[in-house]
Amino acid sequence: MGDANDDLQPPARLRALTSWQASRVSTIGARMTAKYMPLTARSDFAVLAALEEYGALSQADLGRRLGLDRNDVSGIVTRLQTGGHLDRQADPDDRRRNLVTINQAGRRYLEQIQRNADKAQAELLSSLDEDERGQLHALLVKVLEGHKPEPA
Amino acid sequence: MGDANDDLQPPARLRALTSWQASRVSTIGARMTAKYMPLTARSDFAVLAALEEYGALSQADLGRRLGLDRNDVSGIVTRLQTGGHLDRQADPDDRRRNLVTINQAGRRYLEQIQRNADKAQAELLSSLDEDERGQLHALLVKVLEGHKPEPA
DNA sequence: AGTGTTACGTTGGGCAAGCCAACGTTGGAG
DNA sequence: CTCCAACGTTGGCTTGCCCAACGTAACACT
Repeated sequence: MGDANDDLQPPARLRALTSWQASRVSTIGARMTAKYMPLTARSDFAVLAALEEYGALSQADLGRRLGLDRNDVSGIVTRLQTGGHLDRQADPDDRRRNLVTINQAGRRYLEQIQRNADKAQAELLSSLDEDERGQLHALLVKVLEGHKPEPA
Repeated sequence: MGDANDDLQPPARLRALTSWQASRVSTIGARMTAKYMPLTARSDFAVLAALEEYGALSQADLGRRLGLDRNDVSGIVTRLQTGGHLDRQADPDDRRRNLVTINQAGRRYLEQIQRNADKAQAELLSSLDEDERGQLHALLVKVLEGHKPEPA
């Protein structure tokens, strides 16, 4: 009978913090994600999506686009290269740079992650209707526009 | 002239993921927070706010309210106890439980964190007006209502 | 020319958060 | 009395974010 006891609310001071709410939404999103794929697929997705949309990029540019540190980009790109999802070559015009390019296997992998991410997203936002999802998206975009995408 | 070059946008696939947006907002919030206090103050704030609003709680109840694992609660409570911000005693009615209570120093500490959190919050949401902040808050609440606050 | 500055990629490490597994203790239900 | 569930604790793993240092390469300056 009474399983209606599950109404434990977080304290009001916490509920009032947008930063805490965002963090909560983020980790719940991570949980949904983990149901469909390993968590590392999230960084893979970010990098591959950038390469697919913008073409060949240096690792530093990748970091700037995605808000990631250079060292973290280095690790992700190495993982993706090991998995055969992208190509890395020295830039002939500037030999300091690594030109990173997505390849065919990478595109397939990207589409696969996209499908799983869509499923996770649907679960995360299940309590919102279409209009509300759009509003939430627009508001988050606006918050992020107020801050440089840079790492640190 | 053109310093307008700072318009590096993240890829559309990423911008479309609410989970990624929330994560981004969360870490930017963490950066704002770090300008005013050590990051650990965030967990302190959560625990103290719960104790202040709901009175004496067991650590397990704290975890359920806040969406934290028991082991993490254990560490936070120990830290707060060491700092003299709360009292921990065995529950006489159920000696498995630790009854945790906020004390006077804890309340002062809580108010101090609250002030800093408000400053960080203002910076985080600087690009939204009052109406928009309210809408964003309401939408995030609605998303979270669709998911149990429990840890995992 | 040579010099200094800057950007790049790499490595290593620290820290916070979330999660899982195990243990001993205690309470309650059968 | 026995079995099961909840509690608190410890230890460990992973991701994400961040800082510092190194060697290489491009660039500016004089």
